[in-house]
Amino acid sequence: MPTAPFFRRIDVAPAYQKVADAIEREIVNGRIKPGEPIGTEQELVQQFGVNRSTVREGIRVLEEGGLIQRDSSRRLHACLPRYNKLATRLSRALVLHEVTFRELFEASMTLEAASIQGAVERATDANVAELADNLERSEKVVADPAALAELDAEFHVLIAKASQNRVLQLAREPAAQLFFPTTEMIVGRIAEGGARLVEAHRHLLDAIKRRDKEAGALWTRRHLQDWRRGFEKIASLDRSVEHMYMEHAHAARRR
Amino acid sequence: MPTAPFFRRIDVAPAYQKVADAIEREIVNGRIKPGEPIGTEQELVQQFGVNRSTVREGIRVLEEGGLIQRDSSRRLHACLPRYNKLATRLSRALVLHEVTFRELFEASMTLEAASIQGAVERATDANVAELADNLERSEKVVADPAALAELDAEFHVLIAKASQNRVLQLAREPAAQLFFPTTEMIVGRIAEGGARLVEAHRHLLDAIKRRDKEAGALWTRRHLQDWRRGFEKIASLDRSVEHMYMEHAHAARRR
DNA sequence: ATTCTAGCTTTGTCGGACAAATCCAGAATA
DNA sequence: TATTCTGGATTTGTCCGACAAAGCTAGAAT
Repeated sequence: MPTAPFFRRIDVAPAYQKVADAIEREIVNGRIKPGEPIGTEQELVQQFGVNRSTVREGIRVLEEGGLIQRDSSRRLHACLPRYNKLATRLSRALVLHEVTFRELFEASMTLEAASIQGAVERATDANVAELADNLERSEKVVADPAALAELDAEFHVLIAKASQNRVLQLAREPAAQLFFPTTEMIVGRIAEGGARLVEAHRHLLDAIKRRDKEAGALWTRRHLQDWRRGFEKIASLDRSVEHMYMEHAHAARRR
Repeated sequence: MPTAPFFRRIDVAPAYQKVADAIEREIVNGRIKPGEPIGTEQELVQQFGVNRSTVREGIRVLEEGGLIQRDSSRRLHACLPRYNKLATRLSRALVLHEVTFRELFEASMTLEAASIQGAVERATDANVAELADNLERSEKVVADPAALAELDAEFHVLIAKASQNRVLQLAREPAAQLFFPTTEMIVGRIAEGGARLVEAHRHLLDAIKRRDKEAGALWTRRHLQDWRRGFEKIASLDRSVEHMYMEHAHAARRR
């Protein structure tokens, strides 16, 4: 017969985890504001009463989580996690789960449509200017798939930004990171691919300027359908996202 | 006059980062499959030729990134990053960026609608069964806001799962993690809140069974509008997501 | 006032150490 | 023979101390 349960489970989290949690709590609760210094490793050693190796393991956890960063002089600061850094983690997860382009396409269709919708409603003059600038640069490289693909990705990031909805901005990022690298391949394979892409962007910007939801939705659909048609010339939508995209994400993270 | 650039930039990433990158590459490239052991710290020390402290810092990075895990016996294994663990990171980021409930609501509206859409098109019998089970349990706790809120969150996760779209599943999670904790408060404050919630779920499940897109879209809107009305009785939609939600996410992560 | 320099600090890495938990294989037992 | 026990070997989590390289700082030199 088991004894009555006098004791509750005791916390046996390793020390480095407790260090990480403690610092995380201070940051998330706002007691340490983004940008503020965390202190040197030596100080943390003294405050927590653990060894420096232990502190350092805790620091790595927070660093990877994007909550703290080292500045130019390697000192620790709290910081706002950057979306695209986090999104890279997610993209990696999607790759490992071997999601298909069909899933990617469907999700992106929804997310991009919502972004445009938001942009049409709430884009500021500054947003429009950024988009216009991007469009102008795109027009100059219509014939250069690599450059155009990069600008295309940027264009859609700017649209998400113009939606003024950071949740949407974050939600679309992982899919976009996997989605847009294909653009380069596709633009080259479809007749007038570059021109069609730029034209779609032009209409999207125009829709935003005129706050015309209909046009925004229409050209989003067309733009993505173009992608889809192009993609299907290369491969089946049911192909899973390939490992090569990780190379891409990898390279991007280093920058 | 500067000399001709004979040399390219040399890589000065710290050793622990190189260790992490090296292991990550093997996993992402598929040379180490999820579930397979990574080896002991000692083995890694020998393979990389660095100190154990260095290896351990690298391990922390990968652990936090969700790429490796320790099993019950604390041995290291590669693993598929779990969505809700990653999503917790994102939720935390959203909190720190002080996103508003309006952003959360708008994004969720889009994402939940897309999930239902997908579920209506592609839900399997197993999905339907899970949803039916959830509904049944929900009906038993209509009067218990806390229990109902939890089941509501689960219901929507199940719907996303039924959409068979993992990108969508992942994209909706961060917003959902912040969105659904409010349900508990709201259900209590709106007349017949619990009953309305369960009714909406019933109609959603029904729409999925009948593969009726219209009904699915309609009841998603109603369901979320109910949330919105309830929320606005408590606070403005322009309130930023509060720090208290982190407590929630925090507690959940421990489980 | 500006530049230089020599120390002080901090980080990244290393080697070694030890207790606690876990694993494993051979011994003892039913 | 199958199961349980047990003691040693591994492995992890933590600690201590050390050192080179890079960054910072304050006083010296110009």
